[in-house]
Amino acid sequence: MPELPEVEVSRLGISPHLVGQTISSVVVRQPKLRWPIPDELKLAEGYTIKAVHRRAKYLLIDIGIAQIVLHLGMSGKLRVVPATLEPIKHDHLDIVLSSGKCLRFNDARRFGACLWQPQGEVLPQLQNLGPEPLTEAFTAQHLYTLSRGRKTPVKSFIMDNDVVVGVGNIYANEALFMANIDPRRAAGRISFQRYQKLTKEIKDVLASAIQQGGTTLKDFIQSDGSPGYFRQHLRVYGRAGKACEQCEGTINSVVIGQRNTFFCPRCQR
DNA sequence: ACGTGATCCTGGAAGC
DNA sequence: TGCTTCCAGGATCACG
Repeated sequence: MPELPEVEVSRLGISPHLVGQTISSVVVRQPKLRWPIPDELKLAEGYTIKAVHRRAKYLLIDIGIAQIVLHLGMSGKLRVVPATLEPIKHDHLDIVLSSGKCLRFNDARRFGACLWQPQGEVLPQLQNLGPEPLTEAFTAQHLYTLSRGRKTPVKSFIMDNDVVVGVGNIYANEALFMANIDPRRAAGRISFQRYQKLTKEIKDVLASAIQQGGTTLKDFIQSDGSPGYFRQHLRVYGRAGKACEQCEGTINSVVIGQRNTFFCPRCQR
């Protein structure tokens, strides 16, 4: 699924079409997503969209009385299309706007979600989230302190949303390569200095991926339908057996926490 | 508190 | 060509 950069690219793409628009109707074709789409979503009709925010990989459409919370799961896509456009397979939800367009949510695997967060409430999914990686709240000190005593592999550690949000499999691999850290290394046995490097690389890789419109591996699209262009910048992800770009070595792959993991055993220790 | 593994669902690719 | 198996960018839950 989209990781933080892809969600942010989606937000930037849809936001200009949404903000200031009134929601004329909500069309649910398939309520069975990761969680059922709540009936309260209908209450959105008649309200005006104030802003579109992002927290972790969740998009928050603020309509004053509540926020419509969207998660793209692994295969979710958002497009802004004419409301009259014939829906295709897996077009589960439309938020129809006064402009005559609609925000259309398509999600083949249905790991995505649409939730309703009333003003002043915080959904369980949005509680206990770690800091945003692209803010000053995300520091080496944070990673260092939280990791003391932890035996979990550093890759699993930085993919844990309680630690820091938005770092998924692709960018975890890439950031660890850039920081020269072996993804299998116990999180609690990494020095403060190395966490400084890792923190910087996480920020850099995420910011750079956003600039490139995200990473399209198979099917991620920006809200205008174009792919992301970060794929060509991937140094290790998906490159098992290929030459490392930094040394004479070969990229290896192992499974960590049930996720495919790529690294250069010579560059990463 | 921590670490591991199963699980939700579909489609595309790879293997036979 | 057609059938089967495997794999995928996420996140929660149950269990030891």
